[in-house]
Amino acid sequence: MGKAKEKQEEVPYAESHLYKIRHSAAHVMAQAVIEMFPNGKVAIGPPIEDGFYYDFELPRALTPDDLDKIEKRMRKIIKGKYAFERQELSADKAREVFADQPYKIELIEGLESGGYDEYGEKIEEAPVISIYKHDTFEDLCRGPHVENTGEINPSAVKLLNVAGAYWRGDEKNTMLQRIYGTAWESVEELEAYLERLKEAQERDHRTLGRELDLFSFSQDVGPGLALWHPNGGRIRAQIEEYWSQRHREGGYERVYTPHIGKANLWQTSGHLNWYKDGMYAPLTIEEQEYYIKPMNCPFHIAIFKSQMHSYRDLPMRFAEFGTVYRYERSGTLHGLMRVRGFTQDDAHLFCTLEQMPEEILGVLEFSLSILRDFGFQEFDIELSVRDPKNPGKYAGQDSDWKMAEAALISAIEKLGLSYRRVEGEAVFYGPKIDIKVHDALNRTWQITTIQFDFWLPEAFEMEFVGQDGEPHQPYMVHRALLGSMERFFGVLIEHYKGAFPVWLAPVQAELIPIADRHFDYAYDALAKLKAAGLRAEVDDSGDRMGNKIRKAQGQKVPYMLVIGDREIEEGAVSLRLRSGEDLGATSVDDFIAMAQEAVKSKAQV
RNA sequence: GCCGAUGUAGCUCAAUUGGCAGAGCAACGCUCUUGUAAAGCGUAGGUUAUGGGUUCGAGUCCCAUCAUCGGCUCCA
Repeated sequence: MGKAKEKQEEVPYAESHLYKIRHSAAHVMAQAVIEMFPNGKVAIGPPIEDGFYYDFELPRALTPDDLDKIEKRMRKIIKGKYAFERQELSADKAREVFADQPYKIELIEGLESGGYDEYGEKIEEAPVISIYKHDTFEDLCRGPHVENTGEINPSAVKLLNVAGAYWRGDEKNTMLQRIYGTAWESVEELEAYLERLKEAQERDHRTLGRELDLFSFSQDVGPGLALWHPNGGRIRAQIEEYWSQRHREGGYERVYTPHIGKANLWQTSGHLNWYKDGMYAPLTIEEQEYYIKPMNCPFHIAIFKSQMHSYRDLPMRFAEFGTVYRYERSGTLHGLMRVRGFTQDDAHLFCTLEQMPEEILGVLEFSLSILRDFGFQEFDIELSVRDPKNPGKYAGQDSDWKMAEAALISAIEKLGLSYRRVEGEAVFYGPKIDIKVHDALNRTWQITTIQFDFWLPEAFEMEFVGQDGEPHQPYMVHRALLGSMERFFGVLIEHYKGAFPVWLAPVQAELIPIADRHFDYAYDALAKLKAAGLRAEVDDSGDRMGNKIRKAQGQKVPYMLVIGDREIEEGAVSLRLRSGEDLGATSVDDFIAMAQEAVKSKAQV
């Protein structure tokens, strides 16, 4: 993976040969589709990470059978070695060529007048309009392409699935049919990619969640509302315990707040103005309206405001596992990754302007340190700032924004990290840093968010008394470190493929007596393990040893302790790891020491 | 929410053109007392997601609803 990255840095993907192959494969696919549906309309078809797609408007829905046919036809076209011919032409001429292709006409208008590209993004100056033609298919396209279709490896192309996609990604527009495909230089690369997809599927937290009995959803309870089972609960309790300890050490105070609050609170906070779509309908209690909380901040602010504060009290750091409920559209729910009720490991920092840089540095360092303990080593850091073209849509003073951005950058740089600056991605109330982690398959997941807030301190008229005896407004930072417990758990499951490190494993050791006469010894050993703080159980089912091992392997238990006549005679247990390694006889005490060390060091196994 | 697909036992899946809902695993019971990834035999388990409709007859065809899956949009 590291190598691939280096290679990418040498030649940017958009200029690589593979990019051209995929772009060309998209054209070939479009030709095959249009041959099948001569009146079909084509939209756009770019290369993407690992493949390509093309969007169509067709008279009927495509079936998997259609994909097979299209794929077969593509191979024939490829073998025809048709040259890709580029031609530049005027907008008027282009309109003639694509007279019966409304989406292309719209693209041409964009290119000509406003200077918008096919993704609807503004481009500086109106570009030259070009078309690429191969065999019978011609497409409005800036290229580049391979010389001829023969450069595409027909055995390294595969169509994957059909999906709906809005024209230009806007839900007000027509829904088109998108065909996703993948293309590589060699069959081996294609197979490796398909293997990667399979690997991702095997790690799917929804499947593992059922197999390991971690969590479920119930039709009776409702969609997007997760039920944590005892095994998932054990892991979560472990995470929360560790988190609590780190936060105590890190100078956070633990707070607890209710799940609902009066309408007025949400009016003041601004949520009813700009977050109403994400909130559930109000409850009426004694003629007062209450809302279920979509965020915890107003409550933490209420705690802050419950008394006068001196500058000497600052910084103050309030942390809470705050359970929030947000309306998510039904089609967006996805296992634990996207739910309607979730618990944020939320915290709010209140401080003076002078304290701000140190607070930011502290919270960033703190976050990375905790994420590393969960086995994440690589991070993408994104700095989201204002859209310079649209300064009107943000709260706060210009100077605040500059100060905040400088504080964020300085913290990132002090830690020697690289980051990506994203304009226009800031929340309206302030800039933010997001941390994405890379998992075991090198996929990235948004986890941590650290957000400045210039709005709430003002909206709630927060104050502290400064050294000068005058009231001042504190600065405020929101931060969710693990993000949501649900999503974080989902990511952990996929990262570890369900094989949690010893400190998190729901069952750390499975005691496996070979025959009934070994049960009592096993129960004695179990008592010792439990007394030592380990999570263990005895498999006293009627199964044979082989099946007991198989079951424990399936549950991904890190240690299996086999007990038979020999072990009892030696006062030992026979230690098997879930890797399959047989470490042989070990005394119970030695095993306890070893397991405790693995827990303490959070050993990644 | 939108486009498309799917929904049969706890799980994985069968069931010919519309013609008696079935298997493996899991569960439970009995026998065996076992040496590093599946012992044998037996028992039980279902209003085929839900509600309507067509039909002599519906798991199968039609309509609606719900949920899930692949995407789009949105996001912790």
